[in-house]
Amino acid sequence: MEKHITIKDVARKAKVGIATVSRVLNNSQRVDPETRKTIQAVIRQLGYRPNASGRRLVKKATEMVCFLLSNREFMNPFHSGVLHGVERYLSQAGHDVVFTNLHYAQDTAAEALALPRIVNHRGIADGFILSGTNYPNLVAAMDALRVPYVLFGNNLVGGRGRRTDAVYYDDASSSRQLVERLIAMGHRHIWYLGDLSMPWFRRRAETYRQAMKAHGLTPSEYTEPYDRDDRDYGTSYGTQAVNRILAQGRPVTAIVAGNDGIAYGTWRALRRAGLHVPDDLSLVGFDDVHEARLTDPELTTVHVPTEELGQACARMLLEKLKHHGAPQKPVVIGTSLVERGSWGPPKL
Amino acid sequence: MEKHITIKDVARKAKVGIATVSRVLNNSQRVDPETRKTIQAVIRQLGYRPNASGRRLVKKATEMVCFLLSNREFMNPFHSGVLHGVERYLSQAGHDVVFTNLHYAQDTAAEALALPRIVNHRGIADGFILSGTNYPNLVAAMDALRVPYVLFGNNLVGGRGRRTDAVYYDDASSSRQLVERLIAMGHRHIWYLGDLSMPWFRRRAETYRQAMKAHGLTPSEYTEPYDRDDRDYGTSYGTQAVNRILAQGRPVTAIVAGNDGIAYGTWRALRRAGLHVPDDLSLVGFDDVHEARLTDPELTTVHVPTEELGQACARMLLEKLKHHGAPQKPVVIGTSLVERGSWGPPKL
DNA sequence: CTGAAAGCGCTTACAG
DNA sequence: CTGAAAGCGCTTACAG
Repeated sequence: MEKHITIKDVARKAKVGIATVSRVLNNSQRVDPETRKTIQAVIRQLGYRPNASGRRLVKKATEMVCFLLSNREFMNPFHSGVLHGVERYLSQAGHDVVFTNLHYAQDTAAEALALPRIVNHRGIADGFILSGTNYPNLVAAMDALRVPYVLFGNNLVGGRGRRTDAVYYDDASSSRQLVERLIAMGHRHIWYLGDLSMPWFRRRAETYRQAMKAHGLTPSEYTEPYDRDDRDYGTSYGTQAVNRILAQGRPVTAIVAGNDGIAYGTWRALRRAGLHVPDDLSLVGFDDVHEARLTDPELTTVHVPTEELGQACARMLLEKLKHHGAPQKPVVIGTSLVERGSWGPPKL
Repeated sequence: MEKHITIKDVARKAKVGIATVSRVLNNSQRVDPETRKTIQAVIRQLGYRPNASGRRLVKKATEMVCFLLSNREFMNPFHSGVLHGVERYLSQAGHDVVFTNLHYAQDTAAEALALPRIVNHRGIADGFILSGTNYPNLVAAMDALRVPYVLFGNNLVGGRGRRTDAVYYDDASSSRQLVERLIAMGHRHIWYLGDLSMPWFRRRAETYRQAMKAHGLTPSEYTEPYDRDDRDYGTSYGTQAVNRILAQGRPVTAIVAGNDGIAYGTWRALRRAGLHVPDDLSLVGFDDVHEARLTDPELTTVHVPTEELGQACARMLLEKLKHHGAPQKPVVIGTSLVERGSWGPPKL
């Protein structure tokens, strides 16, 4: 590749000063229409790409935001929805979004974290949206570097209560509704399936327990650790859980799966065992992603408005950036129960 | 947020020149161990983040590569695998990967394309890997700007033959094998399901036709246009196709689905119709993604080594970058037939 | 081993 | 409307 073309080359060829070229590049101030046209032609002809570094050194903002997905092997449908919402909101606001994967151990000291250039260096992205599964050490590292960020609060491990600069969805009320509806239908043997080490599963389990106890019922839980490398979003976990429960011959008329992937695996294992949903067993999931529509009948689940979550994160980040990093009040997004065909009264 | 901390602040506080700070930042040359320690302490204490723009203005490389996914609503499992391979290879080579979504119309003139800053500006990413569904106008625009890129060739619409700077997977031989194995099993009424406007579906359809004709059989195809906004990766397309075929009462003993999503939808529709795979009908997919393992029995399909594809793209791009943008010879990655339970001899 | 200085490619008052 | 010049925050010969 030849020498790179700079603003000087454009200026020389257009017989103007570099300041004028810069002005047409930025549509700033008035430039003689004729001159503008000439310059634009030269830019096109030369295939000139302005060097972002030069510009960013002067203007402090890059108008680029980074969506930082942590500790996820693959983009899953849930975070994919959040990212989509972020992109929608930000592009409409004139910002570009860039997505980066990050893997780190929760027990690495904050100072020892190997962070990518985009967070370690100023001037690449203006701010960050932390998604995926996050731990306090990353948050501490970001704080120490004073990197502006907003996080998706439900996935922060070890956080208690609601913190600033975070967007949450309310999983408690819908989870509770799910269980209470099952109880109201007459179910007594309701199982919960989901690993307790992940905060979202833990909260759902707690809500389940409370609802059960409130009605004088005994909780039954399958909470073996979830395989962190599990690329199938819980499917095999659900299958394994059901097989275990059925093998033990424990009574069960309804299953509350920690997420839709687990529910899918559950449904498949039941079907193989010759059990029909919802005639023999009721089954509900959580998240309302792709998998919820793959079962037959489709899954009753809790719809989490991922796009809205993304939009809220983006809005909050822009607000934070506008106010020089001032802490933003937490935002909570509601969820809703989506009633489909996978539940019904228990078999007598 | 206060004034930003620069290298000067660090130098002042550490009582050294900025050149020395720069040296410890870059581990370059020898620096007195004591001085180094002091400077590192100050850097940490101040929470100093070097400004990437300053550095990039001097050093031409950013060591950041952009994975540009075009015209896809959501990250699908296929491209997610490719991205994963790209990340693996590049991180091991000391580069960071950043992912960007791009949506554009195929009929927009190359010059009129609204490109994100990351491609329009020099100095953000060193090079690009084009994935998703791509059209000639984007390629032309990248060429005009002399942006270094490598593309995932199978998804380039309208490209004929193999071009330089592209990585391909060989779908023809495995597709043919699939059909020929079905024929060898005794199948005569084999259907192909898949939209012809997408190049990968088209190539699979052609291979299918050739194989059928080579054995004196008449091809039967369902090729209604695929809904481009289809977020379910073909599931509903497959369901609809099968329902249509069954409603018409056309003879069918085996179905070759354009991808695993379509195969999943096909399987579901068959199951609902009371037909069992593979006893009543054989079913095969393509891609070997998540969906291939969700059916019961699991799908016989063609494994496309997405990770390898990603790695090959990354390797090629680095090579291209090293040689100042010199065109790289195309690379073709093999695919393999994955025999699982979804096929067998036709019912008599 | 270390510092002063030039220079990377831009933008933006400032002066005209 | 336009250009010369300063300056953004770095890195890297160069000289010591």
